[in-house]
Amino acid sequence: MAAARGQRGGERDVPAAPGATEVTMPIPPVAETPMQRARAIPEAAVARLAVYLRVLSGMAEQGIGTLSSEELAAAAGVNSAKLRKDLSYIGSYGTRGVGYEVSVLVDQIERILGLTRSHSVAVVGIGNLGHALANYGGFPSRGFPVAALFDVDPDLVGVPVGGMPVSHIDDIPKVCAEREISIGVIATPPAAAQAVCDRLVAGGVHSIVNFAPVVLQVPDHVEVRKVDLAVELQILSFHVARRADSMNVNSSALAVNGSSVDGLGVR
Amino acid sequence: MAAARGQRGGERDVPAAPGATEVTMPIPPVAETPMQRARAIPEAAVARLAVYLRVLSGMAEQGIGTLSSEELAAAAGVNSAKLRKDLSYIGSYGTRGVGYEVSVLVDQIERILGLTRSHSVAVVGIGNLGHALANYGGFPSRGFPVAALFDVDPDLVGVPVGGMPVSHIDDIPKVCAEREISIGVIATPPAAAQAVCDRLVAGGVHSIVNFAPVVLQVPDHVEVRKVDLAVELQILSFHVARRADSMNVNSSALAVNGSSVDGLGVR
DNA sequence: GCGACTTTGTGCATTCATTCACAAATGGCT
DNA sequence: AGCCATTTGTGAATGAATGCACAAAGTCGC
Repeated sequence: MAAARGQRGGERDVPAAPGATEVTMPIPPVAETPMQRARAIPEAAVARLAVYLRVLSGMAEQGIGTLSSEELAAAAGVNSAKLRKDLSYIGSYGTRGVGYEVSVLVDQIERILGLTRSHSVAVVGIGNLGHALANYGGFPSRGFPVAALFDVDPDLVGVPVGGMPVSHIDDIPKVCAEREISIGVIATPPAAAQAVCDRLVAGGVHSIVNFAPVVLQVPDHVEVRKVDLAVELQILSFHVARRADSMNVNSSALAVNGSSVDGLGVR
Repeated sequence: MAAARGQRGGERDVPAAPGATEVTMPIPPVAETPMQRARAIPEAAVARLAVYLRVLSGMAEQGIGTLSSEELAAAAGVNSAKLRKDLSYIGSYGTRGVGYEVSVLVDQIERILGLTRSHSVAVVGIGNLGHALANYGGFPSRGFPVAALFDVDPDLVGVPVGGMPVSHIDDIPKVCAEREISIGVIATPPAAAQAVCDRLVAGGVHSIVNFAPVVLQVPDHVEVRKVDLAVELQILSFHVARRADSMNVNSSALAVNGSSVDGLGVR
């Protein structure tokens, strides 16, 4: 999924550290885990909630006040049952026979995703991609202010990019701690990524988005999401190849059941 | 993330060829599909194979000739059982007691992913991100030559970027068809994405990577993979929030029960 | 050629995710 | 008030992905 997606798009593992809040109830009588942190929302659902949120924001701008699960699902490219289940994880905010109120859903999803408070972002590696990210107008929606930029190149240090001066990567730990960076974005060449990652972690960053094509090694309490163009292309390549193969096979009299080889909701 | 898969072939994962292993087929129901190669390989595994491939390439460059599933798994950030299962989908190329030969795995994974032939890529939207993509040295590994660039801006049309002149988006269908583009990369502002997507499809493109924060509507035979920074950030935000919440909640055993307005929990 | 040791490949149990399908609500109409 | 047409919310069924644990298959030393 990636993964997302998911990636799934991206694909993530490592649910989180074990210990901590896990109250392992050996013999749950009849009552379900009562005070336990209410149902964890499935990882896959969280990713989709972010998508619903964007679609809903667009709806709001168009002045749409209410919609049904069917409509929202179509706009988000998922089926309506899945959408309703996803929404049910965050509570029960619909009206039977009517649908959902856009503004209510927006508020609730924002609350669940923790978007009610802002998360400072640091971008490391101010090359082509880094530039693109630094200038990403107000950064994806608001709520994620770019509060630091880093690069190795001494000529870049001090130069403002998108209104923020670039610092040297050696200062990552110090600057991140000072500015309370909560998310680090790695946009460096692969060779530098792990070192940069280590410095971010040293600076107290617990969440990282990695654009560099390398597998980062991080301590358990740090969460990494990778965005990897090469992988995306190769996945597409795989499907192209498979499609071609199955056609050849088909032509050789092996009429496999089902007509089109393609699946459903490609979104 | 999740892209469509459709393949509904002969379920059972028959080892196929060698040693005619006991056919655990108690009931002789529907005819099996003796497909040559296309063994259904799980979507999630495909994504990881691409990662293994990259790690293996690195290994090869370092002169490593052989390694165990344990070693490769560690380098790829997955557990070894999963890695072995993933590899088993593409065949049986390891040697028990020894491990895998790097070059063999590289070849086999490339074959499965369809990397033995090249796939021409078109990048649409030559802004910051588009520039970054167009210059992405030889594009992710080889095998994905950038064969076309597009933008709306008349001032950009004709200008070479990364050695390739930019064409106008109105020419997408024509140019894509001519140059046999097989993968389209959308790096435009969200408002333009759907129109661009439609043109790509009109040009015969069946695979698309979408960097624009919109849900694309495409016909069934087109596969879209989305790369969405905003979603990634929001997923991280969710986990940060949840982490913080679970700490607070523990201290105050507040009823999660209630109607639906429980403060922190989720649900 | 034999036994000790290593590592693969996979059946099975488990967990996570998707989809179905229907009772429970709700608004509108008569 | 009562009925009808809608649409939600969710148990239960189905399907996909993960991880365990172990037999099978191989190497190495003697």
